[in-house]
Amino acid sequence: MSSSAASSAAARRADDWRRTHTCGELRASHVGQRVTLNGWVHARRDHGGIYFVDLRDRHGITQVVLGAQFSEAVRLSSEDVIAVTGTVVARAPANVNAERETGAIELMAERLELLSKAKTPPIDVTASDLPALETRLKYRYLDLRRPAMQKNLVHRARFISAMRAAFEREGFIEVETPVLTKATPEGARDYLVPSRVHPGSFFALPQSPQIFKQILMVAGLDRYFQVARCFRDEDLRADRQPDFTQLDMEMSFVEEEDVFALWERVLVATFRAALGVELTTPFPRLRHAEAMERYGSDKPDARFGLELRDVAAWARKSEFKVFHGALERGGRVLALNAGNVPFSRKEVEELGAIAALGGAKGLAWWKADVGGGTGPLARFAAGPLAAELMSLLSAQAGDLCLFVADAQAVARKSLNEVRLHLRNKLRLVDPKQFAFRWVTHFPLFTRDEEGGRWFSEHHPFTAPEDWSLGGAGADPGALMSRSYDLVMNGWELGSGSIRIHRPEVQERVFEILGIGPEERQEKFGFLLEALSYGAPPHGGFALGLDRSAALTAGLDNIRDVIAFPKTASAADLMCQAPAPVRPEQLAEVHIQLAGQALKKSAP
RNA sequence: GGGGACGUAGCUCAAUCGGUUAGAGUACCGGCCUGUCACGCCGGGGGUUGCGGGUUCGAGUCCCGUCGUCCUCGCCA
Repeated sequence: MSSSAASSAAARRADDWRRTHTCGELRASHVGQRVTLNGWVHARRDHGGIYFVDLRDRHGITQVVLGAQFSEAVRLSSEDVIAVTGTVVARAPANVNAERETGAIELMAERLELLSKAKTPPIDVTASDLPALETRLKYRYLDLRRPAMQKNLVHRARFISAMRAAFEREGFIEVETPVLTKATPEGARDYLVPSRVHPGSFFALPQSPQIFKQILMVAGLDRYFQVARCFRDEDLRADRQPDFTQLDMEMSFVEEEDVFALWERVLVATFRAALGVELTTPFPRLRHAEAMERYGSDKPDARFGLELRDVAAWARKSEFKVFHGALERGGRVLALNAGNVPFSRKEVEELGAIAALGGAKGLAWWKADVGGGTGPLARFAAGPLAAELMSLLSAQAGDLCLFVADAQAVARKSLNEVRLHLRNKLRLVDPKQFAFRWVTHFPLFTRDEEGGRWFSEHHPFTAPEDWSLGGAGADPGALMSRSYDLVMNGWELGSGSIRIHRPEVQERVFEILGIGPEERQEKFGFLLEALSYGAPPHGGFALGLDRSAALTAGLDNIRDVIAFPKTASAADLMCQAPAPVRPEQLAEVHIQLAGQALKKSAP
């Protein structure tokens, strides 16, 4: 914008307040030019007789110098919006600000116009320390003025833009799918929207465009993608918002390796364009069972070792009753070697509290040594047992080894917590390293805790490894799925699967899930019918863009890459959503409040 | 729904064991200052200690309830 505006500068009226340049672009090469800048008053320095203003816009900060003739300048306050016309001048060498890109020059003001007055802001845009998140969310427009937040949003935009370009190069067609759609029976809670035209009926907001994208494959679109907003009415976390964004895609006539290779090309291109980072492909693949066994997690941080080891065989030989008890109850004895860490007794005991997060009742520790070592486990590691345990855990003398004996799920989860805690405490990882892993071979179904009905581990449209589903009477729990996750540095970045394209297989899966013929017809009749008109084998994937943008920006909370995020109770503090509505509005959509809702609604 | 942490000036925080008129920095307002860039100096205003109740001679501080924020477990196909 600046070049064309500047070139027409000769034609400008003298009182034209509109900018000729941004606040980030003036350099020594502009010295002598008459320019106009628009922006916010970032900081002021009044020296009586001479007055400095740091003028800020998204592009940068330029120092404006106002002479004694600008008596009105002293009434400027932070965050006022002004227009300044003047001449770009070189600073004396002693006055150059090397910290700032525009620091070699300054704008000698000749004309000053106040475009908009600002009240004293509740957020100091210039400060390095942050106000409470509550304040930041309420005055989000001020929070977003902070250069750090603008950097985050620009980063997100570049990341998505690069990814979109990559998909277009790969021949993918961007298709929008409805936001007002139909409730799904499984998975997360749906956000519902009442229908005015159809009394008593409701739309649901999509948890993902899953069914639509499969139908686009049936329709022959071949390669679809979309930057898709998804909605799930579940409780929030630092990495979870109720409305979030995915790069959603689907492709026809493919198997797993085609999807992996495509995404590896897309991610290589995206990281190169948006971050200047060269990723190494192919990303290592990890079976779900192996991930759980080595890391105790299905989304491992593979940037460091400290892997879990099974020490059951050793435990049986030892005299430690706690270990024996766990094994007798069908549990596991798992361990990890933290290495030679200089932990105090107190620090070691703190690890027990970390392990408890995963449900472990205790965390046994042992400072390894062939002579028997030290710690609570030392007296059970006498003689040859010490050397044997050291060998099992690849331990050197002095290494701290940690043990959990419990049910498999508890032992894994607890040691995973310990492992991640050690990562942070010992700074074991490089935040700039991106360790991608494809996690494959998930079970197709899992059972609820009571051992009652089966649930899809991924979703009910996921293809089984064996199209026959093991035949009649087979154990659903033994079936393998063709779903996959992409994990990076301990975060699940996305997931996908090869889908079921045969209606009879889809029917059988619904049957196992306990979705009867009537419900099947009502909820998915259209999908089953679509599959019956010639469906190509297809599969796809969806990448969480909020998480991806946050991780690549080095942030651990996705709110910092979302312009208008919600609080932990799913509220928008700026616009005060959700909010009660007028009774007439409710009547229009055939809704009557009851119970608690009635008490809390507007008067 | 459960657990933990927090809520004091516009903002960030302090306030000993329950005890004088709740302080500081910053921001804001007024004054001074011609080379600052976290400018500096002088002065000033600013408080329902989230809200409600209780204990006490006395509550920012202790107790109960409630609202809000964050993290987390459950939950999130």
